[in-house]
Amino acid sequence: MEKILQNQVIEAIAVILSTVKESGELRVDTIPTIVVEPPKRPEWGDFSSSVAMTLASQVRQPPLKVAELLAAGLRAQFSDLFDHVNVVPPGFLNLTLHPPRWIQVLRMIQDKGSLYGTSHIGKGKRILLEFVSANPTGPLHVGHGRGAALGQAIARLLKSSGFSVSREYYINDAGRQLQLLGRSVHARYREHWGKPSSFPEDGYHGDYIKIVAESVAKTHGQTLLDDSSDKAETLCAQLASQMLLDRIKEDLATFGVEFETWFSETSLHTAGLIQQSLDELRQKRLLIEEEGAWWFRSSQFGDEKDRVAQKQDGSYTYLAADIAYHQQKLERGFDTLINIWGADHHGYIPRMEATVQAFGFAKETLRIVLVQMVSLRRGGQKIEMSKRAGEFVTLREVIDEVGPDAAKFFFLMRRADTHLDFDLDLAKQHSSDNPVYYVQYAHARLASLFRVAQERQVRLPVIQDVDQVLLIQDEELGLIKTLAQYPLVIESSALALEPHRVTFYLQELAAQLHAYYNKNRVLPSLDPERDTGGTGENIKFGTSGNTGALNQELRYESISPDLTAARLALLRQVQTVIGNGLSLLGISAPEKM
RNA sequence: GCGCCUGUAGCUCAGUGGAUAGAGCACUUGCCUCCGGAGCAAGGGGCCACAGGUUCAAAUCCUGUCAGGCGCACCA
Repeated sequence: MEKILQNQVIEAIAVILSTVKESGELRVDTIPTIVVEPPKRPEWGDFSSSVAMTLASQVRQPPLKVAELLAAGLRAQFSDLFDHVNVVPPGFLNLTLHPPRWIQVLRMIQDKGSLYGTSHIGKGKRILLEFVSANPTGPLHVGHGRGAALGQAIARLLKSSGFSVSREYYINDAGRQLQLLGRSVHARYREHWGKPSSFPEDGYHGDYIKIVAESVAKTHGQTLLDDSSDKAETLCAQLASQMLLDRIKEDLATFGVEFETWFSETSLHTAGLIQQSLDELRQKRLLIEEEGAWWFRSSQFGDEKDRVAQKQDGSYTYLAADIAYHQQKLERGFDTLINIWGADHHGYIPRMEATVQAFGFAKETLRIVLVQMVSLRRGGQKIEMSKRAGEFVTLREVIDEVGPDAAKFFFLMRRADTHLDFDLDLAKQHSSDNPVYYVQYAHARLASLFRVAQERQVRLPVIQDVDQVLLIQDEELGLIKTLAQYPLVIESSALALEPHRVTFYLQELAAQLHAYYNKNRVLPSLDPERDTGGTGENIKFGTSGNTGALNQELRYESISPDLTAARLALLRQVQTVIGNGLSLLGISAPEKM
């Protein structure tokens, strides 16, 4: 398999490094990781490396001298790869490839198609990705939506990087919150039948509770009025959580987010797994009794204090369930567990890290991605949400308003751990101000181009058949270099669990495409007169009009069949990359808009 | 009080220890006679919160200060 250019450059430097090491020209002990990246300014070359500077202190030579030595080696041994190699203070190695080298990027995209950007760096390692995991006590709100968008994007990123990913939703269907749900629904149920009720003070106030209660009234009539309130409330909790979970599943499905596994907390209880986990910790003396309660000794693993897992009354804390759940995950044979959590849960990180260590796994086995809050804006105004009063904007409402594509894109526009301002008006705007449309439009615009080409009987060539010289002009080369970055962007965002890098990349590529497309014709003109002039000929014409003062100079470029072919072939690869990137984010790449 | 996260252009935010810190929005000035203007070009705008330190090199790492957010339950 052909290697991407940047890695070819790294390898070239590595070869030179080991030659100078063996020849004794440089006294290198350990070869550092060679960092090669596109320089900030294009005039500095195609790639740049700071390796000489990192090496300088080790070999006790001035950086410039080290760089010169490496440059000489690269020029001598890799003249087929590099057009020229420059050394610049304070010790940068600036590398410029022979332009035709870049064409292999286009060939690779053409060959790999939708697989361009995939890799095997994951080596098939198994990852359990747990996300959303909202309690089935209400509909998903926008915050959950952000977690959902993030989770599905991370899952796709990891899969395309060669990891084996299983997506899981942990259902908190046991415990106090559910009890509270039952009591809330039961109270509304009694109200429905005109009976006195005591609505729990910290209960769920949202209107959806009434809807659930009415549905219970419909299916169960007045039968629950006679039961003991305990029994009735438990039944209400069960019915309500089932209904709400169904609703959650529906919302996620319309959002395009799927899970392999829905893991029920109750199943841990009924299978006795919590007891089992705690027993195991007891044996390891990591769970000890004090003041009648059982404490998990998380402080042994860096938590600031120990935590109660089993209360004085014998019941379990939520931590006990989480301990059992995470042990479960570990025992299912995953190499890495990733949890996506709301940022307000950050305080629990140390105790979960303690948990995995208590069961003999490295702390790094667990990776936690924290997601910060989303604040919605309409126009300039912030939309206030009060969780207390049960007034929050649901994910469903946002999807209905702006569509799933825009919602996902907006959720993925920022780093997960920073607050997100989500402008609803902007998200549904059909203009270049809206980044979703901007990127999707780039894809659709190209699709349209190819359609028109086909209508006009212009064939869409493959890279191998077009004139290379026409592909490596400055503007084309700029696009190609951006396309070449794509696999590296995917790799780094997968490893960092940061899909927003892909979002940024796509905006950049789309911008470059629009600029290119705006400036350069691709298809021949329908009016053959226009194509008879010489290349780049300037035609003057007056803007007829009342003022009549202004003369515009417009450049009409004559399009030869070869040029058309080259540009079509290039743009086809641009379209592929935009499509690949969007699909990684779970966003559609439309042919028409 | 302790812990975690965040302070970068007027606003919203990018920026795996590297060169002259970037993008979008907003603002100003322009661009449609042919492939989708749902687009493009140009311009102004910055003690990277502050102060020390590490380094050949700091927006980035360390320490402290200030400001904002969030956590600190035998609640989930």
